[in-house]
Amino acid sequence: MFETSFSPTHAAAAEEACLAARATPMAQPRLGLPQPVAARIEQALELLARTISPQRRVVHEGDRIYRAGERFVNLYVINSGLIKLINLAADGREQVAGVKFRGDWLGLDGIADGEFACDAIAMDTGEVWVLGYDKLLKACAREPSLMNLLHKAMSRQIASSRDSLMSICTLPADARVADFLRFLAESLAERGLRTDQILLRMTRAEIGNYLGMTLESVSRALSRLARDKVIAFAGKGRRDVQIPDIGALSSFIQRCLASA
Amino acid sequence: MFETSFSPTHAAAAEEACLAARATPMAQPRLGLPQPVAARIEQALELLARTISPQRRVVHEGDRIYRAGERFVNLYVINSGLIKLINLAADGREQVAGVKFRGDWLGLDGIADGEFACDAIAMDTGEVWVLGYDKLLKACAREPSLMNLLHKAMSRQIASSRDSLMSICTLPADARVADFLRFLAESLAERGLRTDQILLRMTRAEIGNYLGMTLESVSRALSRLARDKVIAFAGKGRRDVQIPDIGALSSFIQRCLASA
DNA sequence: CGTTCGATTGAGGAAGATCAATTAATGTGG
DNA sequence: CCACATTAATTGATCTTCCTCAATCGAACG
Repeated sequence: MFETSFSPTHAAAAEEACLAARATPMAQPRLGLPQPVAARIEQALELLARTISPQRRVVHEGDRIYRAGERFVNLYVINSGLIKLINLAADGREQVAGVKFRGDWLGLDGIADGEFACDAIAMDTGEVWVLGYDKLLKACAREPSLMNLLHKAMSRQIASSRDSLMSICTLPADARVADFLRFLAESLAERGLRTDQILLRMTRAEIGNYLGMTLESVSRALSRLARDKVIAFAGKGRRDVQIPDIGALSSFIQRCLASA
Repeated sequence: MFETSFSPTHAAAAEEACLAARATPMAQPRLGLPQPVAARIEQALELLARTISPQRRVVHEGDRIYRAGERFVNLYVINSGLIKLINLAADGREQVAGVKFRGDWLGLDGIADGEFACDAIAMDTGEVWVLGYDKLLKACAREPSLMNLLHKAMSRQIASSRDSLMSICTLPADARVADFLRFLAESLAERGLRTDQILLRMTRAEIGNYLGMTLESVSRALSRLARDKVIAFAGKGRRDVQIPDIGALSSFIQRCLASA
């Protein structure tokens, strides 16, 4: 139970773990839910741009948007790219605590204590919008819909981290990996990106760390998923994953639960 | 960089798993941190009482403050008693997702989608304050410190659920149980309650569900903790736990990590 | 072209789950 | 208040899952 695994909070992990081909903007609704979520994200970004014209910051793979312990001044909203959160314990343990996508907020954990609780690291080239917290609050006072946006973002993070916890606590290893892929694919679909082929931007070790298992267990789970034709590997490396049918991932998870 | 470790979230688990003897109000600082946290909680409740004189609702063991799927209208703040949160998955899996204490907010997960994502159940007789969300927002507009309170409450939940995830993902079973007790004792200490003897208000099955292990594993972990004199059982049942030294729990956890 | 890093796969072992039996505590009805 | 039923907890014996260790392979990089 302790490995270099990475366990996904589906909502959060999906959003960040994988980076779909950034090309392929907004085709058709592919899942069933993409439309409303996509619209929500677009409206949110549009509102932010209009009401507080935030500073834009381009980030590259490996850049730290902020670090644990750093003084909290700004919140961040992802416009593009994938960001992972790394949580540090006092005794040195560290864990990937989430993956974030376009439209997600970063740094909300810093409000309480005035300093950030984890590192936020770009997995990709992308752009984050920098929102001074004070300035944001002033804007919220003028524009209630902005306040509503902020509250919903926080609320969503609270709810989705509970879902992650439940996946990790109640699913066997294979199902956790499948659920992680499902989360990833769903997050991408919600943002109008293609989900039939996605590029994992995390190593097996990171995925395992996130999911509470070893890298070997992640590898074996992926091999089994491929053997069962639930996923397929594209390209040469084993980082391009094809997911012909997201529903098949859910079936796989249920099969794992049933056989236990 | 990432290892296969998984660590439990101390903060969240402690808040709910155990119930200290409610008698023994506010003696002395016992840990080192209680004072500031206790003061923060008192000030928060005082501010709420003064600015929006919330409706007060007495709850008894087993009462549901709200249920998953119910329409979100109110937020709740615990004045006394212990509340557990139960998360439900679509396929029927359920999990204890948290334990909440005096000063904690409930229902924040409902803001995003307009309905609650889990059940909140009293483990104890207690009192919750009911805050109409709309009314609260209006009061926040008049009183910025109230808004600050709300934001910090949400932020704290985000940060502490990450810590919980880490505990569960990076600690072996025995250490998870120890960490849970530590969380519990610390939460009680922060609220000025005695921590040398606490009454668990959850069954072994509930604790195990919360920590991602079986009830037998919880039982064995507690037995080992007692054999190592880190805890002791008082009274007849095995639900009264004495914790002479909270530091010994941390040492125990480190010992578990070292031996692996 | 060799080095390095990530991934895969196998073999063996350990942590924890499962199954099962026993004991203790709580509650019920007589 | 006592038999009885019920639920919770403990403990042991086994079995499964997953971790650990190790070897191999492929890709990427200098």
